Amino acid sequence: MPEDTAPADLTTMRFSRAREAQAMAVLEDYAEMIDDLARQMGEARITDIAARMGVTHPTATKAVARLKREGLAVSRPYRGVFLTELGTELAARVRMRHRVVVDLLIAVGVPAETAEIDAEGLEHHVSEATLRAFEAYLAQRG
Amino acid sequence: MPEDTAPADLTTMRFSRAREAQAMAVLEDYAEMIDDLARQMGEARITDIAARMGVTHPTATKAVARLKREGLAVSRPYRGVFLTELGTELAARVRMRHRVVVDLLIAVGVPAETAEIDAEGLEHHVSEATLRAFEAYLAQRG
DNA sequence: ACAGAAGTGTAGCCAAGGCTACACCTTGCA
DNA sequence: TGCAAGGTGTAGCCTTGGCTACACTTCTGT
Repeated sequence: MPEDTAPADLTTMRFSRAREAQAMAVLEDYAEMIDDLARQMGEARITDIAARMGVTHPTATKAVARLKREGLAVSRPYRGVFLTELGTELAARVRMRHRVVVDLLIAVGVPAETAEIDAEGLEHHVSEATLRAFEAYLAQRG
Repeated sequence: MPEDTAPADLTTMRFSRAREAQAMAVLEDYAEMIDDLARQMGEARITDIAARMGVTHPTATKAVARLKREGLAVSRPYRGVFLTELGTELAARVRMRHRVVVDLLIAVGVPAETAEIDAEGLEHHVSEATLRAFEAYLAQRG
């Protein structure tokens, strides 16, 4: 067995982490989207969420069901979706992280439009430690 | 309807892109892993692939089946898995991109270990344009 | 006020990527 | 050499996140 190159356990852990991050990604995206819609329109409607996410409304309904299950949102039939305090906090963290990631990409020379697009996928895999490093870099470069 | 903030179509496109990238991620990870194992041990065995990826062997078998379906790998029952030319090219691109992403993270101040962990998830969402920007940044920075 | 339009819920399908359990093939060693 | 151990295949289950089709509710405008 080749324990020669690099501890297989560490490699394994990296992949596990990436899979966990992916599981959170949908929750994060929806929470942020609902928060956006609430700010812009007073409430988040299923149809609007679906349209913005680029999915059909049953898909959005399922995602919202999961948010509710996780205690991040509440809703009543045929009424809008609202974030709980927990959900609002998550949305705030996600929004902040998104901005930092976009800013960092731009700072190292990525075109603004590309930065926005790539950040959407990237951000979910940026750990706290990396986020702090990004902030420090941006501050110092200022 | 609030078409006021930002074209909803662009937002939608960002999420679609992120979902597409995610669909490729597993293929990319397995291709690179198989390539690694082939270099280190001469061939990639299902059990070794599974162990490195941190999954059970049936999960690895399914992933390999998908690689074969996509023309990226070949295998015969009870024998190792081998990448096709296409698969090898993919693995090379993935490896190169991984290295660039890790280097960039380190360059902006992310601790090396953290950079390795985060890169595993991040890399799949780094577009060609962003990758070129990263390379340019690293080259210029020396 | 009520009918049609628009929005929402729900059922049921699919593929992917996890898992466990179990069957089968290969290999190595006593 | 033959059998136990270990590697591999396969069946079947779960969840997630897509979808379409269809039923039902709400809203709107004449």
